Amino acid sequence: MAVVQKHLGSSQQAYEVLKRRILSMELLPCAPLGEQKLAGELGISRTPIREALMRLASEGLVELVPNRGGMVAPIRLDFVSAAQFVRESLETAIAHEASQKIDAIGELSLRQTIEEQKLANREGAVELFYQSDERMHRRISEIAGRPLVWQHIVDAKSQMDRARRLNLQGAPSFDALISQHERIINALVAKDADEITQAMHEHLRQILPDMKALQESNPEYFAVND
Amino acid sequence: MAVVQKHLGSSQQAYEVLKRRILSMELLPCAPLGEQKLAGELGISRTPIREALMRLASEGLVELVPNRGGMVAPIRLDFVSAAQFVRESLETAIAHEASQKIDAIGELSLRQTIEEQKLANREGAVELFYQSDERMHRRISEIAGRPLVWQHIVDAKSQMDRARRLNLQGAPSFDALISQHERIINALVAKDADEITQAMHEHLRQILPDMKALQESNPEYFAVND
DNA sequence: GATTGTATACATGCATGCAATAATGCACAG
DNA sequence: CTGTGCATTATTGCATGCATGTATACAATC
Repeated sequence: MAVVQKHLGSSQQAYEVLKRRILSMELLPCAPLGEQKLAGELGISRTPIREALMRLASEGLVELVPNRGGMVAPIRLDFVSAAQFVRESLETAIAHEASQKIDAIGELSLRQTIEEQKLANREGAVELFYQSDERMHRRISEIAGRPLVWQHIVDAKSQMDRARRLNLQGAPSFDALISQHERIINALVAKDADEITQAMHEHLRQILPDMKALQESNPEYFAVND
Repeated sequence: MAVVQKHLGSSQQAYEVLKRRILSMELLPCAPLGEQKLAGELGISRTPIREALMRLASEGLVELVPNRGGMVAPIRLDFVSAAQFVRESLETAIAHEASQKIDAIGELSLRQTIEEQKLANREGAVELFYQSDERMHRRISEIAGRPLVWQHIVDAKSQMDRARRLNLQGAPSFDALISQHERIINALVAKDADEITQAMHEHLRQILPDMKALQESNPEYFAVND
């Protein structure tokens, strides 16, 4: 949930730093997270670290074993699959609402993100592409008048994001993604309900087939299947 | 005083107790939540209370003001609306999958929940009805093979649940809800995609119209609209 | 009488101490 | 050489102390 606060406490700061490092794969899955060590690195005491770790554990990004401490949660295929289902369901429903409300200004802002992505693609700027991609999807939620629903998507998405980042690093050509984005925007503008569903489906479901290959190339990041 | 189980941490206990009390409206919206007061009531120290409050705050059930402490989050109409959207989108998508996979055993278990609800209705057992309702929806997720997605629904739903509980207390006749449930189950068994969508729509969207009346009869539980 | 400045009281936010628990290393027996 | 039992060690989980920041009450002033 969107929390606005003026002065950032150490606890909040630790939470944000750790979450960013986990999602960016700077802290790799299964990396140990000792309270003492983290407290030393961040220059604060164990208490705010503990609070941050517990929040991250409730989001599924950290696994805590009682009396044994924590580690960055390994990627679980079944969690990723559930997150994908949530994302596709919500974003498809949002897209249908957005198509009913989109105006010229909304369309322009979406077309602009496409230009950003083409630029990032030409220059091989993975991080910029990633951010613009995110911005486009969020913008659609805003156009639909569902900004709060976007937060739910972000929460669900966090499991997928790490796998996605691995994937993007490997294949630095975003042509396919860009044309999928264009298809989505065109469908929105055309208010073509079936085409919206198909376009979102094609775009968001692409992650799943890559997952198996990803697990084989980086098995150390994945949990054993239960 | 809470009975502390040996193998469960105090922090987890505090979280569960507070969450249950908030969702059941035993702790009313806008009730103050002082750390030491709660620590005294639960017979533990402030640290695990703090951890519980922060987790609940990240779920939107508690509002924390820096240096001022916390209170039970007031019900926000825009949050409820977002939660309703999430729930309807996900449960409808789940229902479509469930209709492809349901077998005689699954149907039987759903019909059984209907019987539970009719019984609870006859006896005016609000709590039992509530639990059986929950069980039926969760069962559909299991039939669809999406038990993990149900967790996302539960998370989103928590905002709605308090309002819903207020509502159920006021109108202790569940005839309409039961017939809606029957319509959903029949649509699942018939594998009628349009009817599934319509039935879920009718059932899950019923909450929204009641919200306005609820806010007028209990304004003290709601946040002022931003 | 209303308003503002100040002092007090109180709650939070973080650091640290202490007990309990699980992992680790080592000795010793088989 | 290997497996088991014990002592050691390191880490978590919780309690508590101290500092910071806010609200409140009261008094002084306009």
